[in-house]
Amino acid sequence: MTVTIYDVAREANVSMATVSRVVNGNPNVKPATRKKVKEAIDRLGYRPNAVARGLASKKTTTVGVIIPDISKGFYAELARGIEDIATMYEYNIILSNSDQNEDKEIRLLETMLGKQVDGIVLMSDAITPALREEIGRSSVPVVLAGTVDLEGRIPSVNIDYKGAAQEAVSRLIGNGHREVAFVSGPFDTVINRDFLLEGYRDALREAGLELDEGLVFELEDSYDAALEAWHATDRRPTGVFAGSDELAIGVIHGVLDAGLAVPGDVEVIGFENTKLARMVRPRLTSVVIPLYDIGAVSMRLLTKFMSNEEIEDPNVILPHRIEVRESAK
Amino acid sequence: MTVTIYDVAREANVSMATVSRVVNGNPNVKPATRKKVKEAIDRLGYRPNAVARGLASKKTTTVGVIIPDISKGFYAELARGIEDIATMYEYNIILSNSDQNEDKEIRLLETMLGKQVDGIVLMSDAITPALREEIGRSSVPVVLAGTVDLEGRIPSVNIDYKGAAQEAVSRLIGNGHREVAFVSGPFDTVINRDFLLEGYRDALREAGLELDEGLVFELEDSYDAALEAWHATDRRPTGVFAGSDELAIGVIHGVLDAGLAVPGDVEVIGFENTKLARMVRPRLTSVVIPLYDIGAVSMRLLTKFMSNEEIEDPNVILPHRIEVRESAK
DNA sequence: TTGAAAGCGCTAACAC
DNA sequence: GTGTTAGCGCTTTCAA
Repeated sequence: MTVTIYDVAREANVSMATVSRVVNGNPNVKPATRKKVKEAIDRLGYRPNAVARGLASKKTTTVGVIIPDISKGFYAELARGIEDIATMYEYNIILSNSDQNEDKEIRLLETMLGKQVDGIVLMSDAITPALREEIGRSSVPVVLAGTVDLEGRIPSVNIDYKGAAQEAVSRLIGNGHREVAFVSGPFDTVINRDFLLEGYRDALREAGLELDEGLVFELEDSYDAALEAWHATDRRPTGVFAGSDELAIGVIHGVLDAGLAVPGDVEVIGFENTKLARMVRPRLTSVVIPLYDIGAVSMRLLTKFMSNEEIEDPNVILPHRIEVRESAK
Repeated sequence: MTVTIYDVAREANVSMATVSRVVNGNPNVKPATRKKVKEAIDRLGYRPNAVARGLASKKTTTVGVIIPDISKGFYAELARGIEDIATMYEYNIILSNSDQNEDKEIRLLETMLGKQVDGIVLMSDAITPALREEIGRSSVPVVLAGTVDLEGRIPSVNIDYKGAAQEAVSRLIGNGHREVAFVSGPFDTVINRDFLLEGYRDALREAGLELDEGLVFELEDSYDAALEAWHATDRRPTGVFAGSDELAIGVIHGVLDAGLAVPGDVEVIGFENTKLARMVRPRLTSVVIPLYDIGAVSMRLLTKFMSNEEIEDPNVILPHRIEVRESAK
């Protein structure tokens, strides 16, 4: 039924070791025999069995990718970066959604290790102690992509979220706004609570402004949540820094619904710079997070670990910037 | 170093066959020995090696997923449906991007088959003869998700794209429009050329309207392309059916830029009903494609093939509908 | 209910 | 340059 290396060996009158050599591009084969073997391979339609190879060599050339939700644009973009570099280094990817569920994350790690992946890229909102411990037990390297481990012991690729938030808020303050709101996704996400919120705080402090709790909105990270929150509150900040583009757009539409103008009455800055940002009117000013690059660099970092290359710095910080469009100058 | 089934056998004073039985839930094991083995497994921290298992059993419990571009919302949503059902049936997924490149698609099929996947879900814009042949040679089942094979020989899950387009266009005509444009993505995509365009044609014919080539716009499938096309043309249709939400929103903004109103002067219907549709003003009326369900059902179909269950119909058509919002009544 | 033994298809010494 | 020979860690008859 299936053609094995042994069939090829017989067909070409060589040993299976020789066939293995030509399949793996080992130079220690006489050109003539190489040709003979290649012909036999073509004639028989032989295709190496990667599972057998994996068992014998203890390498599967596949890496695990654990992602909160591939249907979210944020993660899909990261995943694309990861996959491209994986392909470049001839790895395949086993992709699973964790839904931010710690149990599921741990279970996925387990099954991926069981499948003998050569490494793992993990995306998560928060590295809990249990998860950290599980990662520590892993027999293969693990790299975090767009994910912060507060203890900083796991290799990772990120941007300076806090600095980015601070810049955005400072920009708003610099434009003359004294009442600047922070519209955030859930604070059980490390990036929201420990970085964006802190960046917001720092910017206020730097400007000598008091933190006004009433201007901090912790919402579900969705357009509707922001829209409704704006309708529900009677606070009227003139500057808004949102923790995501979706939130920002919700705010903009809330403002417009209230008969106010953006950026005339309220300036809004988003976070992520999805393609959405260009597809709303007024166009959204937003902090650019290089998601594709974060994915790509994290995969590259993982390949270095997997082939024992030297690592300069296991915690990479990529640059960010603010793309200024119409919703805020 | 790594704990094997053999280590567990010794630890529990049984044979490896017995360990294998308890690991695989085989009922032919005395409860007492089962307990003994389980304890040994815990004590040693044994984790079955899926690669060895795959080699011995010829089943890997992983399926391949070939997708044009995971960073596109359309496909990311499909992928989520696929993955959820795969997880439900305890399969893992090897995910790769093909960029709609025939060579890459064929190469990916090859490497996935080499990795001994138990089945494959394929998404593509067009099943070319070479691709069809490669699929035919596959030793494992292949299911198309959101992808049409014009020869209809490959199992697939879709909606009635043509019927959906026809309904959308008829709706516009029914609203009194005599000049209805079709703003489409590239016609090298089967769905665009053979279904949406045909549905558009049928709707016109049904209404006794002449097809006006000048009202058919074949564009890159992007917001910018639609926006620019609208700026560039001097045609002023009062109804527009777009082949995607992005194109539809581009059209809407083009219309607004021209000082006209939506839906007052121009009515627009999109296709796909992404979350974008609710996040623009006016909100977009759009044909609902149940992407998640298409993914889920295609994976379910694949599991049936993989376990030799009976298949009622290998070509599934899921229902669609039009979600009416503000851009068209 | 349990064990012994033969592979699954390949890689990787090691010898020649 | 090429062949021989052990495994890799597991499943799966077949016997007992």
